[in-house]
Amino acid sequence: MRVRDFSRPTTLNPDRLFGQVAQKLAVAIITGRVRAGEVLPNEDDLRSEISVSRTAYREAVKILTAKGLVEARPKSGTRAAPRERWNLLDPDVLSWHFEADPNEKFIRDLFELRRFVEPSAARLAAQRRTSADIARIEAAYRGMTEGAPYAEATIRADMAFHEAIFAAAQNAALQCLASAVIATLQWSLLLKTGDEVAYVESLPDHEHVLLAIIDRDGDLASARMAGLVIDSLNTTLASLGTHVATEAGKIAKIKHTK
Amino acid sequence: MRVRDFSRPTTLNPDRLFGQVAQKLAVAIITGRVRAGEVLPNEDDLRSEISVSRTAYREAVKILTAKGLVEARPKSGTRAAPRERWNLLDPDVLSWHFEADPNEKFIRDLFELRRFVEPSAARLAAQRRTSADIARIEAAYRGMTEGAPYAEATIRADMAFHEAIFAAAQNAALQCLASAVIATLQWSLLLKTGDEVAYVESLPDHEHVLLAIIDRDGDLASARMAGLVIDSLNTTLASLGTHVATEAGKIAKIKHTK
DNA sequence: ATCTGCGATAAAGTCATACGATAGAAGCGG
DNA sequence: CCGCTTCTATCGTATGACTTTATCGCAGAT
Repeated sequence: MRVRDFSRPTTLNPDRLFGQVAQKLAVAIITGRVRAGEVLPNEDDLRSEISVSRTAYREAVKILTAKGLVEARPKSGTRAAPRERWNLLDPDVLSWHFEADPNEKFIRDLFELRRFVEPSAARLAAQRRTSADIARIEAAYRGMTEGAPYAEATIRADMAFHEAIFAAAQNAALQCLASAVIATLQWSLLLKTGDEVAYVESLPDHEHVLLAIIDRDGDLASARMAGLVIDSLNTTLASLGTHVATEAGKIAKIKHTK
Repeated sequence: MRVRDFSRPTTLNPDRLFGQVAQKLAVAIITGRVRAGEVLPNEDDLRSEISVSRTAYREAVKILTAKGLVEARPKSGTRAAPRERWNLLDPDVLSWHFEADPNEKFIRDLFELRRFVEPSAARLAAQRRTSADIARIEAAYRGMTEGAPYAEATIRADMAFHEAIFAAAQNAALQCLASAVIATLQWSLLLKTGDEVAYVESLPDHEHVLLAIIDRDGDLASARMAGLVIDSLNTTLASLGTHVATEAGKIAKIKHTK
């Protein structure tokens, strides 16, 4: 009997030493504290923050290299890479963005991606879904309706809903984007916390998507999903505007409760 | 004056020891020689193939961990991860797929992704392009027309054409998919080598996309790009069928001339 | 004075070794 | 047959030494 490990969405082990160092460096790069210049905090950080051995530090750097955040050249040093090289859609890189400030432009970009990708995924799901897929999507939807609007279980159900649709699309490449979509979704849900009206109003939209998929109506599923994403973007931007306008610190607090 | 390094598409340095080990392990996992079970070839590989130290081996494993190919649990061992966890859109992971057999389903999946993403990118490019973007796309197109059909320079120009369109879309998240699209494109071009008719016929289609972007006509650019991708998929599948039908070894040979 | 080339040098890369921690297996006793 | 203890394999971390690579600067040649 295989036990699925839902408790660890990212592959990177955060309670391991190299993971902490990797995250620390990553956040420093993403926030822009370290530019595309040389990574200075290496030796400094080693001595000041936590004294880690070269082993742990190097493994952290290897992880960042693999995700495109840094480039190590033998003589010239280990530099932070320009943003174009980052694997922005990597789950870990996205989660590190959570730690940094939520950049509005980037949120817009992610939603734009959702807007292009999710309707297509819904269309494929409608065309290819099995009964098992339906059961999974339905279960997620039920989870969304049962819990309190922004309770942890409800948020999980929302994410599961979208993920299940990606899974039903039967496309491995597309599936990789699911993690990015989920992260975007989680982000927006955390920002929107409190706006119960928006959440409740989105429930029928979710159900309509589900029904279209059950009916194997690709066009309809696509259109309805597109509407869902656009609505989500609008309410998210509204919440973001509020947050930014009123008190920037609030966002940091929300992140903390994650 | 900055020198752009075109010779290294992947961030992972392949002439470094850890890079070689990483690639060797990655290919073993991707081809399926190592299943989702425990990674056995570690110590074996260490002794037989090339005797590398634990340092190099561990750093290779860290890279694979970062890309989702393996999961290292503190004491139970380092296992190959199930395919759902792989970051299939990571440039390195894609390039490792090149080394393995070209799986037809996966090629279809990638083309499907292109079909969803590239028209959208073309639309955004049409809406947001600057004159610099136009110059870049135009230069790439010229490069496609000037060289011989499947010459290296021509293939590069083709890839540059599509990449420039992504860049013009001004969306960082979307931009990350460019590498995946480029890899798919390169793959298909290598498969199609010899089919000069298909290439020449695709030139006007490329020009039409360019013109629509110049005209800032998003709908048209999107539609034309969609047509382009579909045509490309069809000719690629045709070539693939031929290759598979006649001689499988040919593909390996083509890959070698890369 | 500019260019060429070679050596000094700094940083990453590699190796060997050691120790700690613990999950999982093996062995032991009830 | 079951539960406890012990044992071992394997990952994580630390340390020191050596190798490789590429940059920089100086010296010599053109």
